[in-house]
Formats: sequence, C-alpha cells, structure tokens
Amino acid sequence: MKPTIKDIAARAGVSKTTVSFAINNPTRISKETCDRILAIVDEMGYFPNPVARTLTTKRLGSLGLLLPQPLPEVLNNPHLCDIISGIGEECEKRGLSLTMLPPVQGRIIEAARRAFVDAIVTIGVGPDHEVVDFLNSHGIPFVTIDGEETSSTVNVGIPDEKAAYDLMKHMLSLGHRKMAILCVKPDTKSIAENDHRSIVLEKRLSGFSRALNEVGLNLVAPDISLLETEGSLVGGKNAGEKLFVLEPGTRPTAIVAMADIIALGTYAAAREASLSIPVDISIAGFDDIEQSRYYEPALTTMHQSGRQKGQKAAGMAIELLNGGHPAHCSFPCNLIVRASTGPVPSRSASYKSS
Amino acid sequence: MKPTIKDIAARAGVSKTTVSFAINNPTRISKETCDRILAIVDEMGYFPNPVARTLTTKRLGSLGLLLPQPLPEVLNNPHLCDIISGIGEECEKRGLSLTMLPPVQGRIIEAARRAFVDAIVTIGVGPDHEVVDFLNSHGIPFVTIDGEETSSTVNVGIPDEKAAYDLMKHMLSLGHRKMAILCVKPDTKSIAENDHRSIVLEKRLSGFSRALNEVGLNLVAPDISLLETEGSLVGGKNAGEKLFVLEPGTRPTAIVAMADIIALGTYAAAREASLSIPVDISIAGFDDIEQSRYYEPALTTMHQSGRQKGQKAAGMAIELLNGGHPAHCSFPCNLIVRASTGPVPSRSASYKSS
DNA sequence: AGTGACTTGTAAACCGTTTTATAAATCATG
DNA sequence: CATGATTTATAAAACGGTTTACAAGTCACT
Repeated sequence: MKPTIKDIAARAGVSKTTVSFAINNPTRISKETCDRILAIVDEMGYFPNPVARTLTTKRLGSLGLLLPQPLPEVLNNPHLCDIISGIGEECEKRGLSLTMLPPVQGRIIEAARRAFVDAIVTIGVGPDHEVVDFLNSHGIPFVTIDGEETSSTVNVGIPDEKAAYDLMKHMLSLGHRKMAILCVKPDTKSIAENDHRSIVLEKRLSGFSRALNEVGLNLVAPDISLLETEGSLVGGKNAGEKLFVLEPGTRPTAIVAMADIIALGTYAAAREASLSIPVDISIAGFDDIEQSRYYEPALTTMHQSGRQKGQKAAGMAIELLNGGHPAHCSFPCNLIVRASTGPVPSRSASYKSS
Repeated sequence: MKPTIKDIAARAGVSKTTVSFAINNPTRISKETCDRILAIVDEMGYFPNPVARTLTTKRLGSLGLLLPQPLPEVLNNPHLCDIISGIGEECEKRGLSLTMLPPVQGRIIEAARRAFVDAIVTIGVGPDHEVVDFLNSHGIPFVTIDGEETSSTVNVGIPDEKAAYDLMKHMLSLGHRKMAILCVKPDTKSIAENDHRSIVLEKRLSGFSRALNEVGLNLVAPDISLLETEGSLVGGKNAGEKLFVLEPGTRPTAIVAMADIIALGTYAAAREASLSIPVDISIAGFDDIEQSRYYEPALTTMHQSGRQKGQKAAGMAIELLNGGHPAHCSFPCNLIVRASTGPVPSRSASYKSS
C-alpha cells in the first residue's frame, strides 16, 4: 500500500539508514546515492510516516487548538474564526497542520489528554484552569489567548480592562445612563471547569465599572442590566427582543455587547420593534469583525485583531517548542466610532433636565 | 517525565503485555491483577502514548479535512464554516479530533500527502482531481463534498443544476432580463490543479442556462454578465461597485451570487450607490447562511444545509473506515424567497412594452 | 492418572522511523 | 607503503506501544 522506508531501501538496494539520511541529512552520504534514492522516493511517492518519525524525533508537525466550546459554536463566532485564521496562517507558513480540539465530554482537559500535537494554543483558559497544570506537568508547550499573564502561562491578549473602560466612556459621554450589557453565556459544561469567558469578562466588567463609577453609577445600579446571551446572532436577537418590549422610560437607551456578533443580532430585534439605531437606541460591540462595517448602520465597536492574536500565539507556541522563551504579548486596541451610537434620546435624558 | 508502559510494568511487577491488556483488554487477565495495575496507572497518571499506539493499531483517532483554500479564506465563508461545523459535530460524537488540511504550497495533494489521519473529507474536489487518485491508490478512505457522484468517489451534495434552474426561474418570473451572475473566483493556485469550485459552478451554470434558454436567452447573451469575485463580503462589494456605476439602462436589474456572503457584500455597494433593494436592484444568493435573515432586506436565497452535508460526509467517511459502503448522498434544497428580490423596475422592463 | 479445555501471564516480534556505533573503503601524507 | 583521517554505508538499538504465539498452571471429566 503506502510505501515504507523499507520498500525504498529495497528498491534502491541500500539500507534503511541510507534512505533516512538521503531525506534528512543529505550531506551524510554521497551525492550520487542521495540523488538516486531521492529519485526513487519521488517515483514511488514515498513520504515518511509522521507517526513513526515522531516516536524518535518527538516532533509531529501539528499544532493543537484547544477550543473552549464545541466546534459549531466556535465557528459561529467570527472573532474566534479570525483567531483561528491567524493560527492557521502561521501553521501554513511553518508547514504544520492544525488540529481542532473541542472539549471532550464537555471537558477541555480530556481534549488535551488525547491531543496528538507538538504544541498547543488555548483560547480563554485562565491560569487556574486544570488544563494548565496538566500541560505544564507533561511538558507540553502551550500559549494562552485571552487568558492571564502569569508565570505559569504565556499569554496573548489585549488590555481588556482599558478597552471596556474606553467603550463605556464613549457611551456615557453620549449621555446614556440606562444601559444593557450583553455577556456571552458560558455553556454549563464549561462553567464546571472555569469557563473561558470569565477571564475576559471579568476584566471588561471591571473596566465598565471604573467608567460607571466616575459618573456615580455601578454595575449593580438599577439602570444597568447585565444579560447573558448566546454568543451568536440569535443570542443577540433574543436579548434585544427582551429589552425592546420595555416601556420607553425604563428601556435602556444603549446596548453594549461583548461581541459584535451579538450586537448585530440585536439589530434584527430593533427593526422588529421599529426602533431606529442610533436615534432610539445606541448599540456597540467588541471585536470589530468584518461584518460590522457592512450592516446598516455600521457598528461602533472596540477594534481588536483576532488574526493578529492567532498568528502571534501560534508563533510563540512554536518558539516555545524550539526552546525559546517568548514574553507575554498584549496588542493595542482602539475604539471605532461608527453610526450605531448617538446621543441619548432627549425624552429619556432625565439627567439633562436636572 | 511522562511515565511509559515500561514504568507501570516495572512498578506492578508484571510484563508490558499485561499492562497493555489491563488497559485494552481487561477480560484477558485476572480481575485482581487488572485492578492492581489500573490503580498504579491512575496513581502515576499514565496515559498510553497515542503516537506509539497508532503505529500498531493504525488508528489515529483523527479525521482530516482537505480544504480547497487557505484557512483564512475558508473561515471567511460561512457556508464552509457550516460544513466544518457539521463535520466537527460528527467527530465529537465519535470521539475523533479534526485536522484541518489547507493546501500546501498551493497544492491540495501535498496536504493529503502529509496528512496523518484515519479518513478524509474533501470539499469541492472532482473525480478528475489528482488527489482522488492519490487517496484511492493509497487506500485512504475519503468522502467528497460538492464533488461528483462517480464510481471512484463517494459524494455528498445537493442537486446544484436544479437549484440554479429554480433560482433563475424565480428571477425571470419577476421580469428580470438584464442580470449579473457573481461567481467565486478560484485562486490561481487552485486553478492549476482543477479548482474545486468548478464542479459546482459548472452544474449551476448549466442550470442557469436551461432556465435562460426557456425565455430565449443564454449565458453569453449581452445582457447577462458573468463576473468573478472573491468569495467574501469584500468580493461582493467590489463586484457591486463595478456594476452600479453603469447607466440605469444598461445596468443589470438583478444580481445572482453563487454564495450568500457575496450577495450580502453587494448590499454595501448598493447603499453607497443609493440604490434601493429590491426596488432598483434585486439580489439573490446561494446557501441560506444565518446572516442572510439578519440583513435588511432579508436575502432571497437557495437554501442548503452545510451542517447537514458536513455531518453526513463525516459519518460516511467513518463508515468507509469501518469497512462499510455508503452510497452517494444528495440533500434536497429549496428556494427561500425573502425581501431582496422584486419585480423588475418598470422603466427597465422593455420586454413589457412589446 | 491422563486428557483436553480454560485461565493467566509472558517473551518476542512488530509497527516505521531516527540515531548511534561501527565497519569498510578511500584518500592524503610523511 | 604503512598510517591516520575522512567518506560512505550499514547493522542494531531505540522510541512506546500492541499483538501473536506459546508456556505454565487450573480445572473438570473420564
């Protein structure tokens, strides 16, 4: 069937060793022999079995991506797709393949256990997660994306606290005081093992909180509502539907979603409720995914590049694998103000009349 | 570091074989010995090295997905994401991991060569593609998605010819006679080895052609323009910008895109050109991705379920692996008429005045 | 007691590579 | 023309498992 090194050796009338050298260490043998063998290799379409090779070299040629959720949910989230794109790009450049490792039986660590890769990138895994211990104790090089910068992990992320602060400042400066914050709902299984989102979520909430405090509000104020939604268009739409049935007086005048995809989902709900964006309701998101520019009105959002995060993380994982010691990396992010946020509707602007 | 089977054997005072049996074939040895060994396994945190195990069992526990394009392009295409979701779902159910195999040096066959997986799913690979020969001759079980139903491949798809016919009929019944058809541009490298899109594209074009013929038109008629675009939002936007600068008399009154994502990209161009959908221009797509319902106006499209195609294909690949003989599978698809298509603008409806 | 059938455990071969140690052949040099 | 250095090729060990074939011990039954 698939030719092995033995077949090549037999065909060339040499030993397995010689064939191995021809492929991995050409200077070790004479040019003629090498060329002759390589020709046969080519002719028979031989390719060294990576598994067998791994047994001795300890290199498999594959990078693993430990996903926080099942694949369908991940692929529904454009920002996560961007991250994967970045990782994929880097892998391609280095000739590695990329293995997706979604939770097994709802547990990330089980996925890590059966992972069949040289190095790992995780998304949203904090330093206290059991999988961190596992990877460290087994000496598997790994880099976390959207985790924390500690001594037991190497992380790639953005300054989420500041990002959230800036975004909230923007909303407040427009006069909004009644707001809904849409968070990604961790699926139950993930919760059990320290949901990935909680890391980023906490940082952002503390950023929001800081901005709110400056105007005498806080996250538990009656006018600030925190909603959990699925991280998808439908999730956003459902959340929007719940909010938009409220009376104009009690209804939030602004929505801040933890992901653009959620924010865009609320557009559909707003349309159904005949609310105009941004006249009746202001909406903002996080991530700045491509679509956000295409929707009408274009979405105000906190820009970050998933692609960049992915690339960097993959590069760092490979660096670790090669014995390097990459440092934590935090990419800048900036607020992109587009057409979906505007001043608070005058009627709701009770603070103005004071 | 990581304990091996030898360590366990030594600690338990038995042979490697016995340990192996304790793990894989417990009935083969006495219950007591088995329990004793398993206790030690647990205590030492032993986990059989999957690489070594594979060498003899020939099962890797991983399914490979041979992608037609680099990962970033694939992940930008929601329909492809849906397919991957479906495959992922099935993999998860069976406890397999999923390895992404984008073209290596622009060649799909190179990706297949270094693939180390139990079975493969391809997207858009036709029976004449070199990789089909490769996989068949190496005895690697594989299933094609959006390929062709031949004896050398097992395929999962939809009746693309009929789908295209139905969609075109819809446009024609609305009175449209000047039309632009937006096709996915195969990236140059893929062309070199028989671009994947060509399979589906050809079927669809022949479906369009059949419908056009019924009203005395054809694909090369002056009023029918065929454009190649990138399979993304930007691709659609760019194409739209080219079309919308044309004079109202020569400008197409309808756009049919080979993918929803392209169709949605033209929305932005239409908005910039102050054209109203569907009053000034009708737009339709293929796939019925989730977003298509969320854009305003909601997109008329030919529904198909990528998720379903992916699930089925993965299931069939595994069936092949287990010695089964799954049959070709063609899923039904149906036209979803939404708000983006309407009657041809009266001024352009020259055929009416005849 | 002898026979055949199970149990239970093991030694050795094997999977497809790389790597190490070694042998044989060639070459340059005093 | 020995001698040591350098090339070139190889046999054998290793990697960490599984599987095959076999041996020893039990057991039941004639």
